[in-house]
Amino acid sequence: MAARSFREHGSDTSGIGTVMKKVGLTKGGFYRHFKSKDDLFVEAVTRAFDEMGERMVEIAQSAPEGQALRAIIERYLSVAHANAPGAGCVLAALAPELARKPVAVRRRIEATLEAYRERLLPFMPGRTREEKLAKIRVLFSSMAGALMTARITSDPQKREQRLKEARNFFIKSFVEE
Amino acid sequence: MAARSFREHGSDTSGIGTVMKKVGLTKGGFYRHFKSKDDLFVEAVTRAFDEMGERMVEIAQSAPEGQALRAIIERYLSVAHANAPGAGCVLAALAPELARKPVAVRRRIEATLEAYRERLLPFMPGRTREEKLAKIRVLFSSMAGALMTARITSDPQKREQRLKEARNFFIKSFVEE
DNA sequence: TGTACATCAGTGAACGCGCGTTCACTGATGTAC
DNA sequence: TGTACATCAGTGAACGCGCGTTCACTGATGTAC
Repeated sequence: MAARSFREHGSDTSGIGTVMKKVGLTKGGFYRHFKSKDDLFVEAVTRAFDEMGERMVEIAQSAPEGQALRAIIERYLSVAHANAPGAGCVLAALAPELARKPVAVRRRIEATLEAYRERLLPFMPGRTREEKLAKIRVLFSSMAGALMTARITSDPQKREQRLKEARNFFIKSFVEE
Repeated sequence: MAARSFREHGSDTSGIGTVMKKVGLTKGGFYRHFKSKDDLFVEAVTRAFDEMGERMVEIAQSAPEGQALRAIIERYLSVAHANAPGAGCVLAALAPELARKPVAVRRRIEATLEAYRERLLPFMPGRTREEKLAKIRVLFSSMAGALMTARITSDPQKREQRLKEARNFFIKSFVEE
């Protein structure tokens, strides 16, 4: 609930009052559940990464033999994902805001990010664990950039075009290596 | 001035009052110069892209023969750039916020982005103009994602490591093709 | 050269508003005897 | 089974604060004659 609101409007524009109202409560009750707004932020981000990880694993597992990574890339850079930031990747919706958070907050988010990458490990090519992890880091941070930029493009046809360019590039670079 | 503040703190957290104070004026005078905060935002973003474009062209031109693109990538994904968001790439500092702006605002920003890409055209490989443009789009949006993600990483050594991974990947993909 | 007037950048107070956080409280629930 | 008490999620009003925007105003500057 909060996770969706943060991704859609940014964390500074999603007030505690609004979030609590959506849940059906008044804002005074908020501090029974969270220590601060940043605390809620971290929990929301963590939950969103968990859900995203789950969805990605499902997509990979239901793809034809040897097509897992391709399926992940195609889904990540799909028009559907670009048009639904509130239900999509946290990195693509909030990365610069994450970078501006205090170190204590960032560290908790880093841990979440690492858990997320861990889940995707089995679907990456590479000989060693470290090699796979490095590829995940580059692939997912880069795809997030491509997705964000496509979201700026207002014309739907151009947006789809930009996503397609990106899909082609990442599939060529990571799948058909 | 405003451009720096937006990139450092986000546009929602940089108030007109603060920005005007830095310029040495009171906030009341703001509306002699801009129609609204979004108007300032667009102008600041435009200026920041112009400066960034200029710097990139300089780097490319002062690089050894045939090393222009490599020099651009290395500078973009440098530790210095990662540690100075206020003076760096707008895309890497504000992309999700740009995507959330109303269409009218976004369109003006898109025009600025296109002018920026135009300046970098001469340094891209590719046979046709359209081929070069497509490469710029993918390269710069992806690098922005990699840079943003590196900025989340709190440990300086890890951050440098992430940037290095990204530099290697983009140089391999776009320079040594 | 001197005066009258128009322009307009900048001031500072005010507007209504929503923010994150605190706190004394209510009232339903569960536990102890 | 019935009573007394503790717990604690949730309420609603209040706190100080900064926001974007408006507006009547000041006062320096430039232009016209």
